Amino acid sequence: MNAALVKSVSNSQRALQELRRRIFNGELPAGSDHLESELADQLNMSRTPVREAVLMLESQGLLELRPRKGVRILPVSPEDMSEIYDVLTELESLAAERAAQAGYSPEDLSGLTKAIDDMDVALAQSDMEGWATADDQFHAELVRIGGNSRIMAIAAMMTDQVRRARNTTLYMRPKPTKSNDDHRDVLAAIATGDAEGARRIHRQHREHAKQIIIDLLEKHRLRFL
Amino acid sequence: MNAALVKSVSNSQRALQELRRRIFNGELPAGSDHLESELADQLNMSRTPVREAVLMLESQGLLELRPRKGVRILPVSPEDMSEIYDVLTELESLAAERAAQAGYSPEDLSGLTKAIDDMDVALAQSDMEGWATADDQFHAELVRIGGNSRIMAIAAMMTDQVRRARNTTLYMRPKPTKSNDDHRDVLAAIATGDAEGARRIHRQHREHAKQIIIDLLEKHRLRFL
DNA sequence: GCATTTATTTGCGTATGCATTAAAAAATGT
DNA sequence: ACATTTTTTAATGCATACGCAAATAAATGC
Repeated sequence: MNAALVKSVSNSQRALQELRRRIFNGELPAGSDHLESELADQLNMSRTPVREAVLMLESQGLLELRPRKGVRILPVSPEDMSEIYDVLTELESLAAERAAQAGYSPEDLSGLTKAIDDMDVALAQSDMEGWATADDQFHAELVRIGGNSRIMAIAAMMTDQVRRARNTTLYMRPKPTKSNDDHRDVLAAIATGDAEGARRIHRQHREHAKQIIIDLLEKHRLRFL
Repeated sequence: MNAALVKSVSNSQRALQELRRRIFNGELPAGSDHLESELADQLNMSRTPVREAVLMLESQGLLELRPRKGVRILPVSPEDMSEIYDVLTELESLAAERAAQAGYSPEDLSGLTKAIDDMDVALAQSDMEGWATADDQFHAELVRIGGNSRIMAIAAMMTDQVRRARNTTLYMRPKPTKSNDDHRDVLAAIATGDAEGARRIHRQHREHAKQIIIDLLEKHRLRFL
């Protein structure tokens, strides 16, 4: 079987992944409109799988279907950012508390440790994309060991929604050195089984991060991203 | 124009609504499998709109697509209930806090008042369905005045997922007289702007409700609903 | 009999075509 | 010129068709 011709995943899956990619990297900019047939042409497939992908993306809050106007890539306003960070604050704080209650061993927490180390390395090189990736990894891992699959899914969705906005503000802000101190404190609380502390510290961390990014948007008059 | 022939909503919308209805009322029981073509026949339409509806329902956690086995109506286990109530506890508590901070007038809070009254009336008549509807209404309204549209959407989704399980346990438990006392306390805290109190009281209310239903499932050996 | 291969069935993923109807463009009246 | 009606255009929602692959049944070998 010719590997180049292997069709391992369905077209609707490919459409989903590819459209997500194009939304995140700005090839499909916030606020832009696109006809289903146009997207289908670009992705070299028929409208059917594209339509399915687009419906999924709508339910994930990344775009909006406007019949006869095309699909609109949803911009993210400061108000949206505020909503999303509030949701993440609540749910991740619970995850931190539950992780602390779970009595994990240091090996169980190696995912968090690794993410923290990666952030240090990236920060030392001023590699902000790398830092952002490791930061995402920390939060995703925290939520994972929190043990609630629904919180995992919701947090992933919220993170997707702010991804573009987060990336564009990455180089606007001062180096987030404080951030990893917070992460280390959260990890310590989890490792020692301090559930109340893990919750409280992580909440403060998220509330602080929210304030920073909201201020940044305000300062730069960014009404949507 | 003949009213009987008016086709006001799309078939995929009808499919979505009708499938939801059948899932909630047990016509499509938890754990059952159904082919797309079978559902299409039942709903008198082609596979296309049914498939779209089914994809939406999958993303809402009500069913699961298992290629060549049909769509499976997802059962809800006690672990699922626990996850869902945890999410609702966190997000509704924030909504209560925000509602208290918003400085609403008594008229603004009439939706909550109405729901509480409706619950009293229903409870006096032992009308458990009516009580459940009003209880849903209270929680939906609380989240609405909390002012976070994403929390609204998530809470609605979570409520949908536990709807069947909640309904089947409705008549198993003692009359929830305590519940409305909690609601009144939450309302009072919101009305007086006691944000910390609103959050704390509502959290306790939800944690208590979770414990009751989990115990009930345990006691009746209900592994999934 | 039981395991393994081959044949058959059938559900799904996708392409395609078409009716509907909203939007845009053109025509008409004032 | 501007508003209003009529015509045209075209994007969508949906039905339909079909090939592929997975599941099942039948056939073959041991």
